[in-house]
Amino acid sequence: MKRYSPSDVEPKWQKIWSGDSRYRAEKNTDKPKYYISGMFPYPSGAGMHTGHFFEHSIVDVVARFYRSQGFNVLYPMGWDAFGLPAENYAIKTGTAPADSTRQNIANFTNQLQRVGASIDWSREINTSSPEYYKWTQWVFTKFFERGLAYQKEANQWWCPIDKTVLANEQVEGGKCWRCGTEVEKKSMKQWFFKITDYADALLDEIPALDWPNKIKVAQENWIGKSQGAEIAFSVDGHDEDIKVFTTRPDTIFGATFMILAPEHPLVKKIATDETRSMVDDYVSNSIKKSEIERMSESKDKTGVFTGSYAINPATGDKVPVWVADYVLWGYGTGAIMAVPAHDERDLAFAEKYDLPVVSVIDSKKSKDGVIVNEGTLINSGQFDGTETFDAREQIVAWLEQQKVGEAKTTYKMRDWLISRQRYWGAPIPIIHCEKDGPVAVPESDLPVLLPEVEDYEPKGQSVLAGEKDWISTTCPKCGGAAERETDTMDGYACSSWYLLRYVDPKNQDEAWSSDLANYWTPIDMYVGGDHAVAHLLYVRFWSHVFYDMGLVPTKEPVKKLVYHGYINAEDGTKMSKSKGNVVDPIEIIDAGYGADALRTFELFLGPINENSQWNSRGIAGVYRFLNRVWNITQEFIDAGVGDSGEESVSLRSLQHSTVKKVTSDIYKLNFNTAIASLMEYVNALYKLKQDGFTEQWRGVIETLVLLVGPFAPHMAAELWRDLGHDDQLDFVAWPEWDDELIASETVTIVVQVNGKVRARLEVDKGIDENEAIELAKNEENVKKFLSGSDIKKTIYVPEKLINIVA
RNA sequence: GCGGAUGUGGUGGAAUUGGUAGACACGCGUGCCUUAGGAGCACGUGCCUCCGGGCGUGAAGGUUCAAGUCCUUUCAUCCGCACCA
Repeated sequence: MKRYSPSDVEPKWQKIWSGDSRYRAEKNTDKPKYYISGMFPYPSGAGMHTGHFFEHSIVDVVARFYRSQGFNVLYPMGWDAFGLPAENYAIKTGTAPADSTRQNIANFTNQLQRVGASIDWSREINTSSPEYYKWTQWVFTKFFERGLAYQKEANQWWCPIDKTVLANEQVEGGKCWRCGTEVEKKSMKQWFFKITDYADALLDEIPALDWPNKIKVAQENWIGKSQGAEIAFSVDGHDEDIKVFTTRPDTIFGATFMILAPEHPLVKKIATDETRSMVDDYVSNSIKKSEIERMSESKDKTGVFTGSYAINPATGDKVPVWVADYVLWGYGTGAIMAVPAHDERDLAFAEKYDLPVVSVIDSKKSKDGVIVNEGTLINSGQFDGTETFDAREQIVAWLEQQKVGEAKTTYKMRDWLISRQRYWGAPIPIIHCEKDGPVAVPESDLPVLLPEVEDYEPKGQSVLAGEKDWISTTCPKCGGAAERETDTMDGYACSSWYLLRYVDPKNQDEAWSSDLANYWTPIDMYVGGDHAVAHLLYVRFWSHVFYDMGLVPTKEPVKKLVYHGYINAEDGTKMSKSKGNVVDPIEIIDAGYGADALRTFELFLGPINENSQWNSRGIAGVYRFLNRVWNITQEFIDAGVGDSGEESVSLRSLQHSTVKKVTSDIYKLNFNTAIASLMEYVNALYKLKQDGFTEQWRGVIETLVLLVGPFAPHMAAELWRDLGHDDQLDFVAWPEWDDELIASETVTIVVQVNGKVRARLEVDKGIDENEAIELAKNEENVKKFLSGSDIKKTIYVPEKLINIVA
């Protein structure tokens, strides 16, 4: 009998698959389309890790499944090659980024082929190639034309190690997302994308997305919309007003002091001679303090009195103005009206500095004594007795009348800072002209090629600033001497539209044709395990803009998002090189298990959306299972069945119920249980084959091979051919099931006495209730437990359960 | 602090959504076969037990004929966000 040898079978089929065009997706109007992709990787020097393999196992199973379901499947692949990760790797190894990227891509490509991924390689893209970044730059110029790309001087996050500014989304807990260094603030003139223009649009679409809840919530929180009012407090003895933002204008009568953020420009103006030195000290201290320090001291509030007073427009009272760093300059107006009676933080501050507290809500305390800040207003002049909820509107209207306030909505989300002082990125396609200011490079002059440089180490200003020949150019508008922008774009810009480039990757004239975008988008399934906010928010933002430009058919680019967990090391901790607990998937394949076993095992470990734990023994179990599939198929082939034999009803029912279970499990992405039911199927077949093979077994075995196909495609392809088929497995329709054939003639009814199982009845289907209950009562064990007591009640669930209550 | 999730055998995990808890696999045990192997095959394996049965899904209550599943309270762990006025 032919033995199972993955090291022979797998390379053989991989060669066949890469040698023809079977996985190429063409626009084919006969079949419904299915567009699926993983998040494209940045080609690191370490090669693919278990996470990449896991992701592609998921994507490939789904791709193969939908392909055999009759869908026109697009499963593309590309490289997130521009950006910090790739550049840092190049610097570390002393290789030019272009060279290291090329090598790493070759390595990744080879490794992906070894998983057996059914990728359409004809659509391969690389964000660092001029053919690609030409269009990234084109998008930039379109954003610029629409006023969505602009420059401003501002205090920005700065990573002192990577020597570049970072977007808010790239600062994680006060540290650089790449190197973990504490970030600083630095004032620079930078380019931004105006994502805040789309805050509401992005927010509004979230509920309808078929995305994991936690990511939807994370995005909502990130956008952070809050509605309230902006109110002006005049400063006693000064011309200027302090504008505050509050979500609780109804509490304005309780505003007993005010606080300015240290960065607030009014601080210096309103400090009095007596307080000036203290205020200056405080301000310079807190600005110097790193964000980390400010965060870690979060509970201990500090501040100083400015010496000036503001007038509460509601009460007319003079209230002291303080400066304190618990008020953030970056949110709202950088100033607040403090209502200590109804805000925990303000209360803490008031208690510390002995400031007045005036309660303005007669709140009903909840049962555990916690004050609920809703109720009826008190101490609020003409608004006394109004419910807080209604008072919000009424007070804002009243303030509007007096022209001291208005309804206002704010967002936590800031504009997306996209310029980087780094080499390895798409040059920002802008020309600075003394006469015309910043001018977009015309489409006909794109791409603005990234020049080759000798020294690409970050220097604290743009690396390209040293390329004098490259910089000097002429203004596209006036033709006069002008200079190129020297910053490059954030790598996230490149990855914000790559899913669209896949639909038309070779197009020289456009970023993509609308025709193809209309056909393929939105993406049906996007699979990843990283980027809860940044990438997934940017992709949505760009897509919304493209929609407004009439370039894509839907606002939302990703219909269904699948978020997988990590595969942790055997000890339950994260795999990491430093701990030396990394499992190299290629080593597992080479150890003799093969890619089929690896894929199947990773999916069998548990639900894909949860973290799971590698188990070196577990893969042997899956390998054993694949061997059993192989062996029973070969045994069947060797047996050379001739006579028809008798049709076995139970075998037929087993076959159909397995098809049903596996099919619905794959649709639900419950791969672990799909594989478990395939194992059950095989286990049952091993028992049944002891009666000998019949002609009926052909369908039984072929079904097995087809169902195993998405998980173990190499083995399935080999077995399918061994079974005597000329056609390739990839084009064979997925097996179907018939519910009628699943149903057996008998059912098992569980008999309970007082809710405890006491007997099981094997009865004919469609048995009538009274008959079933009679049978149940006559069971020895049931009689025993009833032992003469009166039957109070009998519950009957047809063909399932009887519960006798005594 | 706020938000999201998760707690089931020695282990990873099932359970058709209120109806046989522990599928499937790992591990372990017994036997067969092979003089080899991290091989194969078969059977067993939640806990306790006086072998009648009893107890069991983080803990404690509740609803129900019936609860892993629903309600209330509570504990633990993991992951986001974090002074957002």
